[in-house]
Amino acid sequence: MAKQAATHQISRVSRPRLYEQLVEQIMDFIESAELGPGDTLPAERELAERLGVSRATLAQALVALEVLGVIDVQHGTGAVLVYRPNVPSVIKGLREHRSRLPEIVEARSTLEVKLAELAAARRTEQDMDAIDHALEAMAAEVASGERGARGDELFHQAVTAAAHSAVLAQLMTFIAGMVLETRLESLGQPGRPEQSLASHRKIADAIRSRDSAAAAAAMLEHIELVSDVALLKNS
Amino acid sequence: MAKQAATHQISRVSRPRLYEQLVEQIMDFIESAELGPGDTLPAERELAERLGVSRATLAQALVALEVLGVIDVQHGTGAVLVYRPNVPSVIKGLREHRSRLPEIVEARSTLEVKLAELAAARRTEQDMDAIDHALEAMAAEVASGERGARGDELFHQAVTAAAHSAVLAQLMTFIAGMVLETRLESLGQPGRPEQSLASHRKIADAIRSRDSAAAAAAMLEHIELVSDVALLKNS
DNA sequence: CTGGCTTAGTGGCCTAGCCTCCTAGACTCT
DNA sequence: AGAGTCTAGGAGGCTAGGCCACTAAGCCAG
Repeated sequence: MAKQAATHQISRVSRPRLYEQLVEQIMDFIESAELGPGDTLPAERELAERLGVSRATLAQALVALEVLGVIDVQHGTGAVLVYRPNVPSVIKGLREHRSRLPEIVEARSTLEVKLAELAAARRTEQDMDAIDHALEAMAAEVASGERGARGDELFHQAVTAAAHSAVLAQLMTFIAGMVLETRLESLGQPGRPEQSLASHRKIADAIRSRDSAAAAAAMLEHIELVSDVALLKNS
Repeated sequence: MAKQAATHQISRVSRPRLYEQLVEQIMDFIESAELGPGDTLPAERELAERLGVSRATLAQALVALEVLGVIDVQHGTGAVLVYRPNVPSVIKGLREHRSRLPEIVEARSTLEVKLAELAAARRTEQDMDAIDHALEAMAAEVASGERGARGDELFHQAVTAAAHSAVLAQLMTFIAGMVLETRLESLGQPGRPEQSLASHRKIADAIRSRDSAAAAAAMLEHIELVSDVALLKNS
């Protein structure tokens, strides 16, 4: 039936975990009780009872909060709030991957524009070859009616490599999974692969002529194209 | 009841928690067993026994790994490595490559400039309060002859929070440790704390007046100041 | 007042067990 | 055969209760 099956995979729907719920509840509690940095949460036993869960589960929630940097659990003393502003708002939304799309685009845009700029300045001939190779691969895919997803990914990897910044590259890797979703989705729309290929060429040309500003501009344009500008424009 | 106690910052040195140790061990295991994205960890019961801990404690470690984005625990299936290449090695790699100051500065600059820009556009009054509070804290530190490191960190955290982008915030967290080193180092030089405080004020003012471009420019200037421009220029 | 002791309260971790969920393979029906 | 259904076992989710280690505060002797 579904030839489009690939588009709807990933994203395991709902995996309700008690500790996640507890994290939210505890955050709400912190806010409503107007607890500030240095204050301590109620004792585990009491908190567990009040929330209607076992200590073991509460312990998981506390670990999560600790990893998130919200609290600092001290043996014999209790869980004290870490001195840091506005953490709750930062953490919210980490849960639902769905609603993160705009932010993902944002992060991707930030990183890739910088990468394109650096690539123009630092590329070697080998880097250029890799970029051209990716372009050819994508052109071949598009010509045969495919979405060109593989060539697309290759291209961005080649540009990332050409920027010669291990740290930025690692950050890209970090959000790679999320970016992939965005990319596949937009490439699926008719006409998009051709447009995308064209803007790839524009980026490549700017990098070829070592024009940092043009490369950055072209990349920005490209990302806005494939990401549905509406998502970015509302801010 | 100690009025001065607050300034001293507590910082309990050693708080050995079993789950933290387990996180390390599991990461090592993933690497040594050459597990990749999609592979699943051994069953909880087996893993617990092999590591010599109870399931409850192991569960805490798994929660931590999940929050860190390394694994995805699925009910009935197991803990599968997240679809994202080399997360363990990415994290490790970043820890080891601390010597790459220029690249770190580069990454920080990229992210924080964007964050400042977004903060100017999206800040709430609460965000602004947090930023101002951080400025005051830093001013107090500097006035008393300290480096102002805590206020500095607070400030950047407040700006990050004001940008309201969980994904970018996550990326900042990712490189936070390295950034901290950079920052502390430069703040140690005479005269720097005052300069740094001044440029913080400039950033804050731009954010206050919702001027994205000015905020971005001020942040860029600030980072170049505290990072010793020479580090950037040589490339 | 000082220092040591006691004690109550807190988190750390464990054992044991039952529940729900997922999946592969056996077992049907066509 | 092929396709749908059922089922057993293994996986994680969570609970209950218990013991130990640590911390802080109060007490008591010096």
